[in-house]
Amino acid sequence: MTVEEPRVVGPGFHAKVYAMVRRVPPGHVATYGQIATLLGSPRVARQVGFALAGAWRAEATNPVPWHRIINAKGGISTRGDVGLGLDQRALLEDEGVEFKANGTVDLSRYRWHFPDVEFPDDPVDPG
DNA sequence: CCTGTGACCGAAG
DNA sequence: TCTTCGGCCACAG
Repeated sequence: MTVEEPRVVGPGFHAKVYAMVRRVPPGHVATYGQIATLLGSPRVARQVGFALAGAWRAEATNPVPWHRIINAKGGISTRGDVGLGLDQRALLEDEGVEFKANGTVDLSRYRWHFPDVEFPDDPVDPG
């Protein structure tokens, strides 16, 4: 029997992504696929990227550290907007994240692991 | 209601 | 190493 897995995405999906991204502390990074996996399915990585692309819209009400999200190769993907990429790199370096000569981040060193995989309705206040 | 836009991942050859 | 392909939906106007 094939067990159809429920779609992880749905109304408010962006909000979940933002909430997850906000949990990444300074000096650490996470990948699109990682966020997607934590949200329930590694296949929605693209959806995460889409959501993140519009993160600036949410920044109006809640700052989203979108710059801490990079691709699976440890590189920065800004899909054409190079200026944004440079900005992202600058922001990460400012937090202490070092970039290798090839412009990528050592994920084995900076990748952040989430303490849990649940999504509390109430925002977690660090500290 | 319909359309356009959008920052990925992993596997295979 | 490179290319190709399947997966996949919210949001704004």
